[in-house]
Amino acid sequence: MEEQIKGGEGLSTEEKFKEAARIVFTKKGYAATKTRDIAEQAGLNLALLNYYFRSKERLFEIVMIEKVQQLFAFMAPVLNDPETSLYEKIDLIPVSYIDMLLKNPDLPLFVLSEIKNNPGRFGKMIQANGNILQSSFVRQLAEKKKDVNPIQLFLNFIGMMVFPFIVQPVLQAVVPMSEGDYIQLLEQRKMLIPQWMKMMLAGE
Amino acid sequence: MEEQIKGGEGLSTEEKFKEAARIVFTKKGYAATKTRDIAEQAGLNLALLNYYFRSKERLFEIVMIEKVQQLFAFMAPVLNDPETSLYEKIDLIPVSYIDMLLKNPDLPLFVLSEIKNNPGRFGKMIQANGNILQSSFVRQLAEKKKDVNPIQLFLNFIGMMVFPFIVQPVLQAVVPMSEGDYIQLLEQRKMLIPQWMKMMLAGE
DNA sequence: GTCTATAGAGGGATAGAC
DNA sequence: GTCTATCCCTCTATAGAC
Repeated sequence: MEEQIKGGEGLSTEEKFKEAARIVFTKKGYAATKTRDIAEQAGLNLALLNYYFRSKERLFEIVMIEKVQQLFAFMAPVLNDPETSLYEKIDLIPVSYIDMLLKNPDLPLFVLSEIKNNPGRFGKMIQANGNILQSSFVRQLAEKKKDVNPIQLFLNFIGMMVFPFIVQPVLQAVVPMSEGDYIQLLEQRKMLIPQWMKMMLAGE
Repeated sequence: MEEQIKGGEGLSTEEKFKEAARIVFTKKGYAATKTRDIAEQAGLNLALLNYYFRSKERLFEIVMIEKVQQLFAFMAPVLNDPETSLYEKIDLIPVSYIDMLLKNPDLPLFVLSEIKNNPGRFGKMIQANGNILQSSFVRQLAEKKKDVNPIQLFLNFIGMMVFPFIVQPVLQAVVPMSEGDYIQLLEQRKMLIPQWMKMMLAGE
């Protein structure tokens, strides 16, 4: 019975601030973001930001927890599922993960930059997602390819999905590419990454 | 006969500021860097920074030009050399590029973040390195593997070298790893990346 | 060229009316 | 809960003595 479903777009004031903060923080990073930017993006009064969240810092932390979850925990259930085979994981993950990243293209660079600026603080958030070394996926990698450190292959797998988003601005400066071309490139990767991974696992 | 070779460490005052700016900007990014940080890092008076460089913005631009060159132009001569074969390029580049990144681990995340924050401004710097699409390397890729967009393979090649540096803080939070283990991982990649690239080029 | 002192703007946060 | 007004500190940049 609270005010959760009122206001211009059916969002509570608090939720409007959070949504604005997600947009502005993700786009500009913590240091370059002004609380006035967030209030303006939300269409709300600046003083209300402190009323609801007490400080820029605390609002940022709320957003970061969400974003770290989104980036890291998204694929955790699949990686840890002992029921699916290695190849099933390799086939399935790129489709859903690239789709998620297409909807959140700024997410990886934002999260990785902020973690670098404050490793101690956000390192714990990542560890909360369970030990990747003991995940089903990494164990299956080690079993399948005994002569290569599974971390190496894991890095390649994640990197092939994430790296194109990190270099997007550079790629579009270097290679004349429309927005559609870029999306097409990413869509192709959903099929190509599983193929490449299988080649790396089969290689002599 | 100027003062180029004087001062505590044989550097001119101007060069001390530049060196300090390289360190602080690269570590914290433009927005989070304070001119006081740079002056302190340089062991010099703050007012001198403006005397020599007029503004934080202009000092930053000087550093950025260097860093963009370092990240992008470093491999351009090899990529464009029509004398070396595709496989020679694939064998040689990871060794020197990973060595360079080991000496400048913060470089990729710094440059890519700042470009994202200001694509228009720094896009021109990148384009100055010549059209990668017409480079010898990309033409050789297209020739060798006609059924895959060479940009896809180029992205993999660069990503396999650069991505580990971008996720370093995350990797060390997720996987208990000493500094030595991490360097060992990167050293192995010098050999592994050429192998992986050849598998991707050979695959049916 | 190098310093101290300070101007001046920006931005996070709060007081207090409604 | 929401607003206006404003505090106050931080940070960039400059003035002016040496």
